[in-house]
Amino acid sequence: MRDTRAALIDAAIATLRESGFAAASARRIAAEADCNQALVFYHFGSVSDLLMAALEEVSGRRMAAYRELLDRTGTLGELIDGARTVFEADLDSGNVTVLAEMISGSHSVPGLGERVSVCLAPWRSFAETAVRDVLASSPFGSLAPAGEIAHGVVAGLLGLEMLAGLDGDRSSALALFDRARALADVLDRIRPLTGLLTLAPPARPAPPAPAARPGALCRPTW
Amino acid sequence: MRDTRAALIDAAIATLRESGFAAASARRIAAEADCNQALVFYHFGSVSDLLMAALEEVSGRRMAAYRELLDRTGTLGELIDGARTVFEADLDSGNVTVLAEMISGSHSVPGLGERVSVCLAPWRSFAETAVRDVLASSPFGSLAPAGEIAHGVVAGLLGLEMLAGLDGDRSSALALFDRARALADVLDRIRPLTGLLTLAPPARPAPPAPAARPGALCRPTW
DNA sequence: GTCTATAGCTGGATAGAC
DNA sequence: GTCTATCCAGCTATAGAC
Repeated sequence: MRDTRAALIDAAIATLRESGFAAASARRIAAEADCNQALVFYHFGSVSDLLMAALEEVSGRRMAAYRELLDRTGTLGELIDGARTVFEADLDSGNVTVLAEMISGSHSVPGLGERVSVCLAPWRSFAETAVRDVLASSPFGSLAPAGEIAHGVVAGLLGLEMLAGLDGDRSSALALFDRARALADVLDRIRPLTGLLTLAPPARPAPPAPAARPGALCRPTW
Repeated sequence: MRDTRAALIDAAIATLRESGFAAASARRIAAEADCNQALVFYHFGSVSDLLMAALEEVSGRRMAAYRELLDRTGTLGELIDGARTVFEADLDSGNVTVLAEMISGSHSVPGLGERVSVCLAPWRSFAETAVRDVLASSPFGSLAPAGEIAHGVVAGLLGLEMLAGLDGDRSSALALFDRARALADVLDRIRPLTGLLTLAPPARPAPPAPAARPGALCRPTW
């Protein structure tokens, strides 16, 4: 029955979100889904496979929702507003908690890391598209390739959500979004200065530089 | 014996780093430390308490190493170089992996979240000090309070390290640091334009704004 | 497709010898 | 402080009735 599969996936998502990877056992998930423990293995083969299915489901839900947002981002400021909306919605729904649990949980199950990594690709390419759109219509396109910035955006959202999930305080993160919004408004206003902002592209700029005590910065003792 | 305590803490760190929270059982840690499983409970009372001791140990090691770095950060560029050094050293040592495992693992153990949160405070205040030093000697001090930026820095490092740990690719993150370094060099050069960059401080700037379809951005359907 | 029952294992935690 | 031995709970996974 298709209902049972779906119920198990929903229960897996709920369990990952509320109790974490370490507590996401077949028994606990089945209880959450009000069905028998053996059905986990009948429908998915193993607990890990069920958890991966849950992650893919979450990934799909996010993609659908994000694509709506993508249509609306024109300026840098709008992109940041979009990111803020995404951030809050993800916190409410627990989607990123599920991702974070799977990322760190994948250290405990051989081979799971690669599968999670594959599942993350659409999120990155979504962010990349959004960033590229904004860069194209702004004078800051030369700052960095969209792929690099997108990696930073995904990492930043992940980190912010983990911290917010830890102590329940989302205001620190929201304040950052508001600052970024204000900064973006300024940047959108100083386009004429573009020439100043063309940077030499890749490659490490210089050796560790201000070597007062040479080598001291290179290999710390921890 | 003090040696056993230390050995167990080291083994707990190694286990968290290599096999994750879900696999960090008393038996496995004791095996890693070449000692008896019952000693975990004799010395620490419970597995969670041992894991917390491990996190505190890691936290302490990082503080010591970071404080050295702090003495050397003067300009924005130097701060970013410092962050880059920290990032690589943490990846090599696995320190942030331990933190990430404990953050997500804390969802599985009642009360653990608060303890991890407390343990995170020094990291944030370290970042805040570093940021404040740089802001004070730059024209961008008015962009945002150091505490807000520090929160973003900690979140960014956490997210970047989780992604790097997932697929073993640290080059995406390093490229970002190099971009940031180049940007910082430019910013250090355009101090005269300071006036342009004074922003209205707190408070959300405006309602969701470009409401082509009003309300569509506010409550996505996932 | 769903259930019960169970094998076989690993987990946290304790008691008690040394 | 360290070890052995042990209790019992919970886990994955499978076999087999329905």
